[in-house]
Amino acid sequence: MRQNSQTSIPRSFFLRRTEIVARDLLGCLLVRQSNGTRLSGRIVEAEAYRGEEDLACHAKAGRTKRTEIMYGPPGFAYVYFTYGMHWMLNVVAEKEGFPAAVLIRAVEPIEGIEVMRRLRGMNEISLLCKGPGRLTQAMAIQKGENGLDFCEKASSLRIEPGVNPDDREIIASPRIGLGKTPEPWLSKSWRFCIKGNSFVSK
DNA sequence: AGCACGATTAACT
DNA sequence: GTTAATCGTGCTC
Repeated sequence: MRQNSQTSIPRSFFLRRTEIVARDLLGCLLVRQSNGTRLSGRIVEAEAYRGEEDLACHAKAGRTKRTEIMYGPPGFAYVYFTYGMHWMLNVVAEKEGFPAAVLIRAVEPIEGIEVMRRLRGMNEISLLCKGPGRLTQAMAIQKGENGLDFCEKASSLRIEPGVNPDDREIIASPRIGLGKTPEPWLSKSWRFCIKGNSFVSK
């Protein structure tokens, strides 16, 4: 496995149906360059949020200062703050003008584990990046990373090709934490994760 | 200007 | 199983 390929995934990868992008991100490497240290993790869980119609997607509010990035070209980071304390990392998908993004919910830590431990204030590897708020804390991702280009080679936030799991190893299920989002959006199986992987969130 | 709530997490009982 | 933490965003007045 080439886990130091330094090769970012091409923008065309993100220029597809959001659910497909979310599914195909499984197995890819999320890479974060922070203070000279390379932090990385294998993506094991991701969710699709697609269009103004999707009432679970922030774009349901239309174009606003916050959602503007989702209307832009694919391959850019959409990072937002929620619950007064957590940052969520997304990758913008689909063509410019159509708002959509993939929430990266969990990664299996690969490189820079000691730094992640320090950032998270804990040693337990299985909990470092198990959940969207945890992984951004472990990789020092917040407001400043909003709008970064995942496809630019020198970007401090990139996605590199990895070993994609077989279709039989992928589970699709409803998205997490949607609260009172109405049907049919509440039940859409737009969450993808690697079957039996212990780094997937609960 | 004020309000309700959130694509969550850790710490409880 | 329940709940506090904590604040930006979008909506209503």
